[in-house]
Amino acid sequence: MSLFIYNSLGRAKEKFEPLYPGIVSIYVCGPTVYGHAHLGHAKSYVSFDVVVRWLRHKGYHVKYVQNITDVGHLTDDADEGEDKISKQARLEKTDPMEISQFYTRSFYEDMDQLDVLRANIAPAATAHIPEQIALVERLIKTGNAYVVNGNVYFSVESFPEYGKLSGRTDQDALQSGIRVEMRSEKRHPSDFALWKKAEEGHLMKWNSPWSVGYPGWHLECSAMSMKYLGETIDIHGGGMENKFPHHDCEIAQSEAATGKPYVRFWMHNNMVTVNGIKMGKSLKNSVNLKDLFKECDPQVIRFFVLQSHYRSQLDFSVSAIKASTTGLEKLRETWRRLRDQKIGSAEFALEPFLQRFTDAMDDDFNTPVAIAVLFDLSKAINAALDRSEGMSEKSRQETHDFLQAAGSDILGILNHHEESSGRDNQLMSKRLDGVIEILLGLRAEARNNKDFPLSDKIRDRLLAAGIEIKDTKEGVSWSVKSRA
RNA sequence: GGCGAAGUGGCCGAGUGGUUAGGCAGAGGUCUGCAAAACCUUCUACAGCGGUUCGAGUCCGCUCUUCGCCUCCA
Repeated sequence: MSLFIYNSLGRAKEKFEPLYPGIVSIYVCGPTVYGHAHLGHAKSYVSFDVVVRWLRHKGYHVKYVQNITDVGHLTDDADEGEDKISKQARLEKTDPMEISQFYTRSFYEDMDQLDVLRANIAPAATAHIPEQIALVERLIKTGNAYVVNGNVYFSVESFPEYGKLSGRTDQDALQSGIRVEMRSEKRHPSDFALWKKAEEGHLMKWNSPWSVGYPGWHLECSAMSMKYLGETIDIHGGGMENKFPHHDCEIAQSEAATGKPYVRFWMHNNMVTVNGIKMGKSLKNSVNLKDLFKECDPQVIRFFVLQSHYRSQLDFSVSAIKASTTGLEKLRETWRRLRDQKIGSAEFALEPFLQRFTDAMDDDFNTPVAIAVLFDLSKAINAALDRSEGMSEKSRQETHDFLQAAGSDILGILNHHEESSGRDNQLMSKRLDGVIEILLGLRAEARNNKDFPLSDKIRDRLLAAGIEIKDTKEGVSWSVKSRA
């Protein structure tokens, strides 16, 4: 079966074929680095991480670009207001460069926790000012942009398809009666800034043919996408709230400049809500990832995100996270059990699960269904292992490999954090093994003597220390409990 | 007002015409010294009203409600 992707541009699922066979170019709008990442970032970047992982799994060579916005994103999209980075610098009494560096590092720390793989290229807007200026020059030349008082604006009337992504195509109708339009130097109220002249005291500014100033927010994505991926790319991803105006502006300025389609597949992920209300900075209900990670395992957050579809809203609550924690632990248990199990004789029919998993992922990255398949598989594996015939070595290996591929490599929800590598860790874990063996030996003695209060005490205290003991038919097993 | 999405069982969350989604929680059972884990069985659904159809959470219309964008936001 082939991969189908929901294309926001046609509002339908379309069969995906890359422009150049075997190679996929994908650009995802990155964060504006003026604050710590929140759960919304987690949903977005985990979702696209899985998109990239699945494409790679299918054998494509994926070139993944995700920008860092460190200039030009104003606190108001009507081309007024303050630069977000500058504002934060003012609030923190430091300079913009330190702000963007600090929060970029913070962003990657959190993404690493979530096992979000780094993009191949992570270009910063401030490092691509010449490219952005060149694009503006090109747009002036094609007659799509004009200069007023050192500012450069894109003329939406010069690009009749403006608004085709969001469905806002009648600019005059949109403008009439919304707000009292202040006298503006723009030719049309919907025109957007490509280059802004820096005001007195503005720190982030560069020389340009028009003024000492800075680029408009929408410009960076077009310039960097074209630079690293070409004038037409396969996939452009981002949050739904950026459809308009951000992505419509990108389309306008890119296609006006090149005369070619800018993006073949637009993918938009939905929002995170808290108690049914959108999470937003202004609402002061955003869930900071660093705070969240203190309370729960980042991998649970990843699992929680993937349990809903990327185009659905995801409602955050403590009880939902708790349910995910327990659910994920179930999969981990099977995963561990499969690894430690003694070899039996029965064959296991893996194929149907593999097929269902593939179908789910090929159907617009339906991770909730893919995860449901893993739960069904988990149940089947446990049932098989409970039987006296057990599972043959070949079957055990096959199922193990599949869980490794599906759960670990693709979804990234069954990882190997428990068996952290590194010499020190290995040494420590060897010592831990030894210590626990001693305790288990003492407990076994107690149980032989029917001294159950003592054996239960050992078990309870180990559990309190994060080590869980289970008495199985195969003997006593133990595992390191993840954080709740 | 314009553009768009959605209303599924106690909670989360899939499902675009006909067979059990799945997870969590609940109930009963098997196993166990007891637990834990696992397995088996099981109870709660498709906002409302019409329509199309042999048959509709699933298509159409209307009503109600919620959410997103149009202002910062992944």
